[in-house]
Amino acid sequence: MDDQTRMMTGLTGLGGLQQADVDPDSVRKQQSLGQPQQDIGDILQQIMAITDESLDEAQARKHALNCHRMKPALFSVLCEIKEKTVLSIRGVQEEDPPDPQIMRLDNMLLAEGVSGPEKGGGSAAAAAAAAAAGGSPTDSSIEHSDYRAKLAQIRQIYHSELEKYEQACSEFTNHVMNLLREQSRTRPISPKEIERMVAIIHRKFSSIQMQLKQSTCEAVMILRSRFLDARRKRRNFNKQATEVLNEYFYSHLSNPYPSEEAKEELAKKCGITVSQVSNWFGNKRIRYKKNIGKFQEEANLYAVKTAVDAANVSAQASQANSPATPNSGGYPAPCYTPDGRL
DNA sequence: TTTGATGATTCCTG
DNA sequence: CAGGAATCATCAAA
Repeated sequence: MDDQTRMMTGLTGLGGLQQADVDPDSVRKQQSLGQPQQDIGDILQQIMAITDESLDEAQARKHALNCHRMKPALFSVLCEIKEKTVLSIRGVQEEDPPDPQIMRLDNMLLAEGVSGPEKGGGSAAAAAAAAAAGGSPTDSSIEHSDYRAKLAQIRQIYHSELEKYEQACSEFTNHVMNLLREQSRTRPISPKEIERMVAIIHRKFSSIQMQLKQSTCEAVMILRSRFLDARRKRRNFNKQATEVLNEYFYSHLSNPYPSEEAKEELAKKCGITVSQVSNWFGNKRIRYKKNIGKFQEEANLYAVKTAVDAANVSAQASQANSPATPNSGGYPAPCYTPDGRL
């Protein structure tokens, strides 16, 4: 991992025992605390000399230093100095508020049902999408399951990736903490410093997580737009619905403009939306007007059908009035002979 | 694969 | 904003 190496170098830089950490002030401070200057000077000399030695020698000296009676006191002073200089500068912008971007992504993933409880928002979103797409209940249920399957796929990828990231994050954090603990035996590292380092690592990983969330959101958006684009998945209305619409159209040929109430009624009867009814009538009017001859047969069929229906109704009600096709003006009515020809 | 049918969308007009 | 007209995209039969 590239970040890992970068972080590791940052680590040694941050906590490393450098010249700046061992400035003369700290030495003077030690003096003022009443400890022998010679002792401190010796220790510092030894520490600085370690870098010039071979590994074995360094290990031996490290051990010797670890056992030195002055070590705890010196470490605590050095920690204090570090705390007051290097870390206080770095720590200014460390109290980060929750990132609004990541919150937005989280909310979206939750709303789309990618994150959060297993079968919650996802099906709701799919249902909404299916409703918007229209079509018969059977069709929408097919699309519904299709949508859900795809969403579940995205969800699975998202969670497995997230898990991988979290695992990597905790592994790396552990690794760094162990390293720091190990190093804290030879150089002054306060618990606060370790805490900060962990926070830095977590921030790094959360920025990676944000990328994951972002691309997941994009995938969901693409899926939704595909799903909602009705033109891609046009389904013909079922036979019964077309019949109901045609019946209305031809029996109102003089004025084939259903009112809002009539549209709602038709929509309910056909199991489609009001806007689909509007579309259908828009298409039907224009296509009928463009080529009346082509629709002649259909017109005759429905004219006869409605006439028969009306006759039945009136016969049952014993009322011999109200003609079935009130054609007057508006769209040209078909003229037909009893055998169905013009 | 081709082609007509058809539902949806877009743009324009009154 | 509803409706007309043109067009698109898909379905389904040949």
